[in-house]
Amino acid sequence: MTDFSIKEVAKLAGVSTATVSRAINTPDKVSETTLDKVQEAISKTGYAPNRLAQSFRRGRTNLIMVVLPSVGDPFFTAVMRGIRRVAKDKAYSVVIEETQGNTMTADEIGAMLVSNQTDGVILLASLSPFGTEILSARSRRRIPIVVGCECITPELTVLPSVQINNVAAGSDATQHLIEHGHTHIAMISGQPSSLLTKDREIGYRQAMHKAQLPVMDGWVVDGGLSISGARAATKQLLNHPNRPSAIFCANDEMAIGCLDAIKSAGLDVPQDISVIGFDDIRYAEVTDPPLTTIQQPAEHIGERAMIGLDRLIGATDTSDTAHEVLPHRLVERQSVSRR
Amino acid sequence: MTDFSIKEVAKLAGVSTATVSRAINTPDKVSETTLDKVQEAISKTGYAPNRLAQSFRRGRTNLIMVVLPSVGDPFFTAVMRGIRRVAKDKAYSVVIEETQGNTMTADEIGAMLVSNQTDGVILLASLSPFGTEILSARSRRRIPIVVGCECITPELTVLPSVQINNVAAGSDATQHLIEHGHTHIAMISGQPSSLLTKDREIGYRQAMHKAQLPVMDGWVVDGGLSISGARAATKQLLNHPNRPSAIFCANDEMAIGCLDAIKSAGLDVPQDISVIGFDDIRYAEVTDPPLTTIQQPAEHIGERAMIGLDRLIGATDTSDTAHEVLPHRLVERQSVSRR
DNA sequence: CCTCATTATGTAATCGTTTACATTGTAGGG
DNA sequence: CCCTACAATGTAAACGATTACATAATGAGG
Repeated sequence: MTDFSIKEVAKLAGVSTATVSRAINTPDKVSETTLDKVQEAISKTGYAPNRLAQSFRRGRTNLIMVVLPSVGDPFFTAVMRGIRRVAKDKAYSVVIEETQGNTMTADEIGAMLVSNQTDGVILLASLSPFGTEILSARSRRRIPIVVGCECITPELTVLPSVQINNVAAGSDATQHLIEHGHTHIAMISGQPSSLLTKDREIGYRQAMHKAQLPVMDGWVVDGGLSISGARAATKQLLNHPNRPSAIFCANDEMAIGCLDAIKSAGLDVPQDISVIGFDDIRYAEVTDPPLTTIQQPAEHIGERAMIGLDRLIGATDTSDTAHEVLPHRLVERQSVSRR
Repeated sequence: MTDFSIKEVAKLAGVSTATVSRAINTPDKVSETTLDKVQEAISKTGYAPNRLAQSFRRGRTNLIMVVLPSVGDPFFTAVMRGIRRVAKDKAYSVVIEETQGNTMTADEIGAMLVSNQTDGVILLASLSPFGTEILSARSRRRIPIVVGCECITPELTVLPSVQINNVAAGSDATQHLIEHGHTHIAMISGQPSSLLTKDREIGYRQAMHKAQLPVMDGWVVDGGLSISGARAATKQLLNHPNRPSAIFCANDEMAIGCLDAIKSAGLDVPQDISVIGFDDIRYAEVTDPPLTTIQQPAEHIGERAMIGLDRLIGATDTSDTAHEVLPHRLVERQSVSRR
């Protein structure tokens, strides 16, 4: 009925609280007989240690925070799966904070970090404007932070990270279109604040440049990382005086909107327009047509990030700044055709 | 650099720790002048209260847990958005636990609940086998629990809940197909453990019965709540000696797999086979063809559940057992045709 | 039988905040 | 000018677990 504390258990077992604590945490330091008594008292009371007290005393919550743009995006869902797998293994719980939709201000993030509710943080979102805030918070409390998927700002390369090479991947996607004979290639990118799509955009421009193809004005449009945003962006591209014959979308979510807008305009993919996406979310193989895209090892990114964070939490110095780069790969389906 | 505690601040401000605490939590009980002194000391040190200590002392974490099958499902993502909105408003953080993929055992759930790391729980998943476990945990620690989307077991109607009427909704979906002249109507359901899909199945059977239509052996198949599972299920249905002309999928995720399998078989939706889904996830309008489906007020469910939970947490008695039923509605797109 | 090492247990301090209670100071009413 | 009420502050006891240190008990070696 009521809550039991270690004291009640101790009294019931006829030992001190210290012994109960030891029986639970370091059983080998307790004699067989007392262990039995304590065990019995525990099961009789249904006692469970008060985690709040434990956390307080030990200075650890076994809680980590992950900051990401939107949990709705299947790509992040996949990353989260990787994070969770190792988190569970190492007995962490995970709290998620979303940045999209203005839900967190710089102050709030800083406050959360500083007030050490969590043992560490995995950043999967662009926080460029908050860069300094975060770093100062980190230095104040020595908060373990790992960056995944996105280098926050150039200054923040101080933080260890796990990601693919977005520039190279963007270049690969573009290259694939070029190899299929396309010369009029447009791109639907993300908001300027989304650094990782900007990196992909750089890769796109590099590939175009290398192939001596022009990037016309109005060929790079902001799709806002959403289906509806990409739909609007696609409409713009279709009305462009130099209409592209291929579109590189900075993520699959936007590619879905792009496919939809092209079909709505009465055009065919890939006959009239080729589309290539990015991420290889699980819906990519069931779009119409199935989407050619760049596959990121999403779960693996999550796993590595969490492993790195755990190491950081365990370590005494948090000055590790390893940058892990995982491989990406192009998966060909049916949304790109030869021109 | 180092961490400051309330003591340092107190010393710097020349007051007692009690006054500092009051200055922070109940400023109106502190004189202007001391308030200023404390403020200055705080900003000078960069002091932030230790949340662990606060939680411990106040017996509250301002953390809630939500248990759901899979964060990947866009429907739950939408529910989560609603939960988050009000959680943020009321200053809770949210930790998510997934049940799919065998990640949590009954013991683990019970342990988590009992060890009061969180102030309360929103259950969005079937936990039928764990019903008693949860209830006993709840009674031991008086853990506030709200059920959303799914009545766990009949016994658990003790808990307050927020959901739609799944039986009626399943019936409505089926009715819609019947009204379009279909008589051979099959259903792709979820695992037996998924009670909410079972409710929808009951609704389906009721509607068929009411229209005096037979439900042939093999017309109700388990799609495992996944795209791939639904693909396999659909193949079975297509090979059925009495091939259905319409399929009711217990959720949109499975409807996506179903559409894909039908197209792979060289058939057309809705010419050859009509498909209706359930949930109205955000991809439902960009499938090929756009999916007719039952819309659940997902965000609203989340909001109401979180509001209810907050009230429960604030309340002294947790015996509230209100059952809220929110409205669903059929949204017609293009995956159902007249027969 | 004594001594010393070793093991098992108890005692009590500690973590950082909050808060009941005690104390001091101040103002207003008589 | 005294008394009372109230506001502002301080003192110190919680909260529940962990753990350094002290103590007691046991066994081995001489």
